[in-house]
Amino acid sequence: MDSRDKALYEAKANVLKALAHPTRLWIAECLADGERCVCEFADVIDADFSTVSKHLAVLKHAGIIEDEKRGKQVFYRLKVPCVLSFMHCVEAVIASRVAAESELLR
Amino acid sequence: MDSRDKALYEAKANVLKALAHPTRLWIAECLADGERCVCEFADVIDADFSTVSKHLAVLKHAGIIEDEKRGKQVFYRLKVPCVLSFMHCVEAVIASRVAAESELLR
DNA sequence: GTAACATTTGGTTATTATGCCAAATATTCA
DNA sequence: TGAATATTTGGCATAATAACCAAATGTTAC
Repeated sequence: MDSRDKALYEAKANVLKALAHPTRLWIAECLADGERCVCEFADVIDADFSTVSKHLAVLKHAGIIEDEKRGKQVFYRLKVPCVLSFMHCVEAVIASRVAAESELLR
Repeated sequence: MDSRDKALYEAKANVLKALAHPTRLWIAECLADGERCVCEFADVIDADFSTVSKHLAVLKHAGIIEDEKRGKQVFYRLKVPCVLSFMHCVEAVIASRVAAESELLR
């Protein structure tokens, strides 16, 4: 593996890392339905505003979402919607794990 | 968001987290071509055997890969191959980021 | 049984991520 | 201008990860 490959795997892993947090994943899925104002998140997410803001920054820095300021509010939307296309597969992983566990308990 | 939803987002994030490391992502993509012996990884990955082993354990624990011992060797294979189906999208995220950056430099 | 081999596990340390608080910034409206 | 609102930033404490080394485990061959 040369250094170019290495850099590519690091870049890909970083995109995944941005999504690999419950709150950020929720945000991303939420944005799949359309853009949202930051204020709309804070109500649902049980965390400080600053925490939510930092999660948004991580997703933005990864290139997954983009923001637009309109008046006092900031709206976010998915920049690359396909990032969620594989979630049904992630759910399949979980389902397979659950199935294996219940098999053990049988 | 109730506690059941919360648990689901945590579970999904954990699957992503398992993939969100350059070495583990490389391993997963490598296994997409078919099963591999641990010994085959160690040659390519520039890291201690124990490090590789721990990465494999993370992927296994997440339910993404499974192992089988045959003789002295242990073989791993993808348990849920679709986990890599979205990698072209992750690459799209990177491409979009690169495009934006080169736009800035224009 | 002992040696050799393949892999995993335990322990330690360094790095990174997370979440809260307080303070800063930007925007609107009076 | 000054108050009110919306969001971000900086700082700090704590928790989670990652990598290495050494030691343990399991397997085959002598």
